[in-house]
Amino acid sequence: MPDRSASPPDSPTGGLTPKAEQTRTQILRAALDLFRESGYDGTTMRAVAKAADVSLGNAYYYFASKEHLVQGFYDQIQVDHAAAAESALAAETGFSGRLLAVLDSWVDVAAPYHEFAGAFFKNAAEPRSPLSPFSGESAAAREASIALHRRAVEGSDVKVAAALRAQLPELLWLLQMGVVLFWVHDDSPEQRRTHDLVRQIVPLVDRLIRLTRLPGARGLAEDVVALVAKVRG
Amino acid sequence: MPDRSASPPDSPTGGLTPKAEQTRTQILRAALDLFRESGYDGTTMRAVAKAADVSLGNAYYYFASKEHLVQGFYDQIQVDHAAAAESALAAETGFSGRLLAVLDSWVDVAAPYHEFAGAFFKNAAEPRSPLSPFSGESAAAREASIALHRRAVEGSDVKVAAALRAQLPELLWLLQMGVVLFWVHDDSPEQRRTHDLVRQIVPLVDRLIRLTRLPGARGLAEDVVALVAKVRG
DNA sequence: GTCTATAGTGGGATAGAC
DNA sequence: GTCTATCCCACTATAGAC
Repeated sequence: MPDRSASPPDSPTGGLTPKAEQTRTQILRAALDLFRESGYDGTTMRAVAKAADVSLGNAYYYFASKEHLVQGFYDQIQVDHAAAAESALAAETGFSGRLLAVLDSWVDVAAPYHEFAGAFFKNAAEPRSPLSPFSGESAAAREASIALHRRAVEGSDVKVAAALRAQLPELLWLLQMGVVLFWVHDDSPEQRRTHDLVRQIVPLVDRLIRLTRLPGARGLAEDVVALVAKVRG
Repeated sequence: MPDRSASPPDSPTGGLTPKAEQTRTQILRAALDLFRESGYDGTTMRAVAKAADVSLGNAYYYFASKEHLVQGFYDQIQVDHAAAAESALAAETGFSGRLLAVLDSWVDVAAPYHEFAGAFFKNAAEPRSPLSPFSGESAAAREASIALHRRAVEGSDVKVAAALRAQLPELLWLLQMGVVLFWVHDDSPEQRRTHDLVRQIVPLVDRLIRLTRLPGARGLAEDVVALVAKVRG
């Protein structure tokens, strides 16, 4: 199989010449600015290229599609979330408090992008989109987010069935995806309803987890773990 | 404000002349055929118009956009699902069996459309899209689907906390939306993994519901009901 | 009110020269 | 690595036939 003659770099930091790195950054920054000003659909690749002072073809050399530009937004928000959650976690030792800290800080961090997020969310929801949170391209951001939940669990006093403990961070990440789904649909001022949802669902999750240690719920945790294992392929 | 000179009909059955009805159906059937053959992206509006033996402009007269053609798919699949679930339900009296019947029959009915379903799924995921399962435009289909789950519950022997019983059909519909979400991401042959998921999750749900009557789980059902009530407002 | 024909526009994406 | 030129197709516009 012959080498592709034009192989656009797909990693934000990996092995690029300084010049290429700079061009890439130029394009990305122009794109994010335009996205915030005009939304996703309102921003054309031509406008991005123009604002970044490169040709249209060059923009496509660095970003295989318009959707790929959004990956930059993901990287950004993930870093911000990690930082915000970190300081919120420092003050909490209870499991409920720590989970609340992680979920709530995400909603806070994402707030400025709420409008823009709604516009491109459909692209992220598409199964084969690189923007899908389940895609290979999103693996790094996904792992980082799961790691955050792992920190929340491990730093806490939660009593959880042993079998479930290893899977818990991933399950909590899934919960967070549910919160995100709700969030993009949330039109209330300052996403108050999402905050309410988080505040109500956290104690419920806490209660559910404790339940897995009840005699009558014996096996429930194992079933959930088996389900996740199977489902992950 | 002047009247639009051409106002395309947007209801599948509402007030159309017989001729118009026939043309609309022609276009829709051609579209669904092509979608199945060539997928969503692989089907152009020109091809749809040609296959339906109408002009491109006429296709747009009946369907405001390519996405609007997809509503026809929803209507179709919902009717098919109701029929398939009905006969599957007739043979089952246990709650697990009945829930399995409803979920599994959906996966069967939807199977032929799996490939192209992924391509337009993003439209359903978009918050303000009329194609969203939560939208006002989808209310009829949503209610029909919830009613199906209500039949599954009420015809069964399930013992469930009183407070939860009224909400249960809606919660099961949410579960089905989760299955759909998994299904569109499922690339395994004949969506075997989705079938596996359904087969594993049904007894788990059954167990969870029974759990709500346990002394230690007292209040859990009420919390869930309160959560749903809050979230819907 | 239903439909055709035709001629656009806009923008995502690509090819191939340099 | 960067450009210019081009393709393709969703979608629009319009003028008019029946």
